[in-house]
Amino acid sequence: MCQTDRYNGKSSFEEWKKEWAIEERYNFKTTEHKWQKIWEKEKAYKVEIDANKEKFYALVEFPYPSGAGLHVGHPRSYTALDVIARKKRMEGFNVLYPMGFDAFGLPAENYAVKTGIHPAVSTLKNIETFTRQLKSIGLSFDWDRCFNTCDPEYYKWTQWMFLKFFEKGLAYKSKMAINWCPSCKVGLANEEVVNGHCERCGAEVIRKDKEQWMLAITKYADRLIDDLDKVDFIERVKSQQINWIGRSHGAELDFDLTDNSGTSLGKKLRVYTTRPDTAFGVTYMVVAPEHSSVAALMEYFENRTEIQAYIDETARKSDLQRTANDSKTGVELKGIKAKNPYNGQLIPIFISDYVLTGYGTGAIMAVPAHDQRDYDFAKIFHLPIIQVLDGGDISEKAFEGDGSHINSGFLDGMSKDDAIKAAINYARQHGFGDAKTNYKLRDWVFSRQRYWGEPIPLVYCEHCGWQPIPESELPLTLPDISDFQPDNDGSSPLAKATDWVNTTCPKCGAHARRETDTMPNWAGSSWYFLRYCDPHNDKEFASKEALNYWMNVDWYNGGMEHTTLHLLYSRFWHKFLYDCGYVPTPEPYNKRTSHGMILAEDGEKMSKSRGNVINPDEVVDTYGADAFRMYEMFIGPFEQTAMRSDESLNGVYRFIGKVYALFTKVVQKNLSTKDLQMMHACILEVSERIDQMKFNTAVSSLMSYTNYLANLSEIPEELYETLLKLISPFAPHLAEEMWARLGKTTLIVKESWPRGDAELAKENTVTIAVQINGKMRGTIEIERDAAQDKVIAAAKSLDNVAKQLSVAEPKKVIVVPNRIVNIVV
RNA sequence: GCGGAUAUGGUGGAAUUGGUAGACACGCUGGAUUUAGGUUCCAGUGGCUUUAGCUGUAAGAGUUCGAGUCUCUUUAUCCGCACCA
Repeated sequence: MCQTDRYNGKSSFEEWKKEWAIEERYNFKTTEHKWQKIWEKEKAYKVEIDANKEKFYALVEFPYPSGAGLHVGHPRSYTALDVIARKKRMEGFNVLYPMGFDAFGLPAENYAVKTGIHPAVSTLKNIETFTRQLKSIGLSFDWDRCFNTCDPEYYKWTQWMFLKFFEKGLAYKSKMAINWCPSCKVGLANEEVVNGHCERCGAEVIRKDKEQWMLAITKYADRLIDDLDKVDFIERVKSQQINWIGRSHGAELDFDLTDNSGTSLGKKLRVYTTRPDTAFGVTYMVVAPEHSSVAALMEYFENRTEIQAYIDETARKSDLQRTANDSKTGVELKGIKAKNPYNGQLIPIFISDYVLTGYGTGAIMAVPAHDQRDYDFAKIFHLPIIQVLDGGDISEKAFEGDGSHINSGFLDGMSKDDAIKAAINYARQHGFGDAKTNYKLRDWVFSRQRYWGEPIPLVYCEHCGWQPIPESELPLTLPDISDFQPDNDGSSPLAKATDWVNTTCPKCGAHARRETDTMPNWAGSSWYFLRYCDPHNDKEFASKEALNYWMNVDWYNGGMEHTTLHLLYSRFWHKFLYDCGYVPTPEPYNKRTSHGMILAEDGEKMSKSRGNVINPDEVVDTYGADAFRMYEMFIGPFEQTAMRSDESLNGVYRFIGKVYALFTKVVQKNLSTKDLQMMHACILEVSERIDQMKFNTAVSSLMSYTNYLANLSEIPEELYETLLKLISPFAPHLAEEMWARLGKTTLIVKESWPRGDAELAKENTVTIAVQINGKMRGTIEIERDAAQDKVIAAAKSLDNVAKQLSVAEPKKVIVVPNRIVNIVV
């Protein structure tokens, strides 16, 4: 290491000493800047595969480099895993802690539409800002592994993987009603629609029929649920994913269609139900207005005009209007009936928009006695309500609880589970149905009508259909265009680049057109953690060796908002690669945690429109990176929402100044028993609390320990060294500086983590609380692990206790060693 | 409605997992240093009350020698999903 860097430009330690002898306060600005430069020069955080060392892969979600710069939310997550990464590094692990940029996306494109500045230009500029900001916080990323997803060297592999999906038939084009944002002029995945509004711009989402590329994530639905057992994800992430996938077990049953007299039309209506056991309570059926059999059966209906009017009305409604509807509407399909296959009863059929076309079969059997929605509908249309489960009172509302079956023929007397089995068996034996599992999860809409995304590497040939471009032609780079405005008709801006669009078919050589839709911004982030393992590889997305060594991600932290988006998508993507044999493990992340949001001081969400956004640069500038880092960790429990406050920022700022000031009292001196005890207790506490992500209490341990040191007239060097090591994950600049001032020539970030000794951490004397009937009456000081009768004797000799015992006989004495004596009288 | 969480001083939050509630910090009060403000340092700080005591962890009940912690009931707040049959 170049010594003049360490010594603030001075040639020797002695020279430098003169400089800091006159400083009273900690100059965080020059100090932090100095060490950031030294770390960078020394490549202090660079990692390579090392078969002799155990690896640890810590990952945080890489940011989208928006024009606004780093948000205060980012550092909370990044610092947390930085603390963990730094500690693991000091514990001897080979730590991979990488950072990159998720650089494709709508904001850059919208900005381009507004200003004419090419997304590639603004994105690179933003990446520069982000990089500078991230470095200013002193995060220990291995910057040599940094990449961004809009780099052709990267998206070459995103395209390559898409071709694999295509090859295996998991990428398919389908014309379907998709979520369309009229403001962004782009199709959205279900996961991107929030309460009927576009997740990004807030405009109301409408339905639009479009040809879209889809990825068959539903094929992985079961494994995406079941494999959650193999990983250590926090509960709310697991349950949210399970909820989103929405697996339900039930049955599909066919109901014969008849005319009014009961003569079969030779057609069937299939329903999905989770409760086939309630079939004897079915009093009518409902099909979604868009259901294909409604149009197909039109000739049989007596009230066609009325039916058509309802269908048209439904089509005009957005999803939001449809679900906002409190009271149920619908129209009976007059002229036909359905025959209940369980009891032969003829029942009416309705269309109603409370039945969704996209779930199950788009048709239901209604059991108004035991389903509130059916009950509401039945009341409005004066339909019979037949109770088939014993219990409850159905005069006011549906009974949705459990009860044994009544009015149910062969199911009478059975419990729920038995009756479901029996009902399905009956359907199977009589050939009108079978068990069926359904999911709320839909396939992933993978096309976007945008410019700033990965081009989909397929061409359409009149003769050969959709053809993949040869792998040798990857990456298929984005053409340079100047008009980024999407069309109202829903075609991508890329359609205007006619030179690029027109090409030849790789199979037959005839004229062909390229796909002009691009991939969604979730594409690049679906596998980026694999690329970090081997980011400069131009032969493969990552070598087998690198993947075998580094994967899995040991600890992944990120926002809850990505639970049903990025996290689900990337697990799916990874499983697909696993099935193809490209990655060694079926799940990418061993452990997933999630940080709480940071709210503004008024408890509101921080947002540009509210004008309460805080720029991390300002905080770093006023308080320094270390104070900012420690503040982010001290603000509250990591997984909970926290409120920003300048006061507590002041608190940690003072703390850092205190640690700095202690330096003048450091001397060469042996440790007292008390010193040893305090030191080891602190080591144990901080170590344990970092591992458990209890960063706020880890910091308070450091503060308590520092207070102990502050009360000593002379501080033995070992105590101070230990403090520096323990504080280094939180405040690496300060730790590095003081380490150097102790005359050390190594980097503290490469030092080893102190080992705590639980025996030494124990105090020699303990304070034991003395209670009478569970009420505190005083405390006694006694040596640790003292004999029971000695403790009891000491307790009884307390004035307060003796007074009470003079009037009452002790019935029982409970002694908890080193903790409490409770005398029951 | 379903799923997940949370509830402790003026504030953010601790509590070795059933054993001295309020660690650590912020704020506040008083004092010292300072020309003053800020900084820094010392003391105090849950409530009520006369030293001694009583009371206190959203509300109510229960288990226990002992409950912030366990069980049941209720309430409030936050987050996610939501006509998913």
